[in-house]
Amino acid sequence: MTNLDAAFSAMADPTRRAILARLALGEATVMEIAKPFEMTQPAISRHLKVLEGAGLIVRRAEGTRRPCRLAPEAISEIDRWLDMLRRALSRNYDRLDDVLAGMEAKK
Amino acid sequence: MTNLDAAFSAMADPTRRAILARLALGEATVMEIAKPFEMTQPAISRHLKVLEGAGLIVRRAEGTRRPCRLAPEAISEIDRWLDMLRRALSRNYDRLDDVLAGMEAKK
DNA sequence: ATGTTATATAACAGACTATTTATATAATAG
DNA sequence: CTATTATATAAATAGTCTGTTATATAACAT
Repeated sequence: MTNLDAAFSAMADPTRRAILARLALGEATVMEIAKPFEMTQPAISRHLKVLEGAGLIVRRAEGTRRPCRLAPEAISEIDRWLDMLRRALSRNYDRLDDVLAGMEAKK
Repeated sequence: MTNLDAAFSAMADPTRRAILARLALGEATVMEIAKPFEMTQPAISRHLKVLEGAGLIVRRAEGTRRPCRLAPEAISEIDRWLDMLRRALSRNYDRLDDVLAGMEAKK
């Protein structure tokens, strides 16, 4: 599994995106993260493991707590990939622009 | 399933990302897309269906062919979501900058 | 009409995922 | 030391994905 596989498939789950959104507000412990969800703690622990495995979050140990935060480099590889698509799309768009410009010119 | 669910999970598969990369070079028919893969045509057809369902590609009918291309609005929702994370990460980064600046100042 | 090409669909097997309950570990509080 | 709190792991289950083969449909060429 590449990092991209892991990162995209981690983000494909709404619970995990909600966790990321929560962490966007700042560090939180497993219990703090779990509270708003109608789901058991082990389920959340697993989601966190997936997010960590995908390099989207990092965790430190603080006594018995395990606070999580967004990983600094989280979305850089995803960004690079999406840039490729973005560029392709804007090339297509430019081409369309040319076509439209051509049509204008002919009028 | 939200669009984000569909889009991220579509992108989580390396075959599908390869298809998107191929389409970034321009429109292609199902057979053209399938050729480089060691996989049967029905498998590719399914991947295309997933990509279409996620709004990442569009198809038109041209006789018996079904040419595919990247959808113009493909990554906009994904972009909006990632922007949220990006902003959160850069806020954290700024905060770290402040901390480091503070440490400098004290010296 | 018939054979061929391009694509889609169906049925199935195997792998993977998300969740639950039950239990383990490990730090802390009393 | 014991009870409690925070978190992780395991086993079981249900559901979902990916791929295969076999088959259908639909346009095209002859």
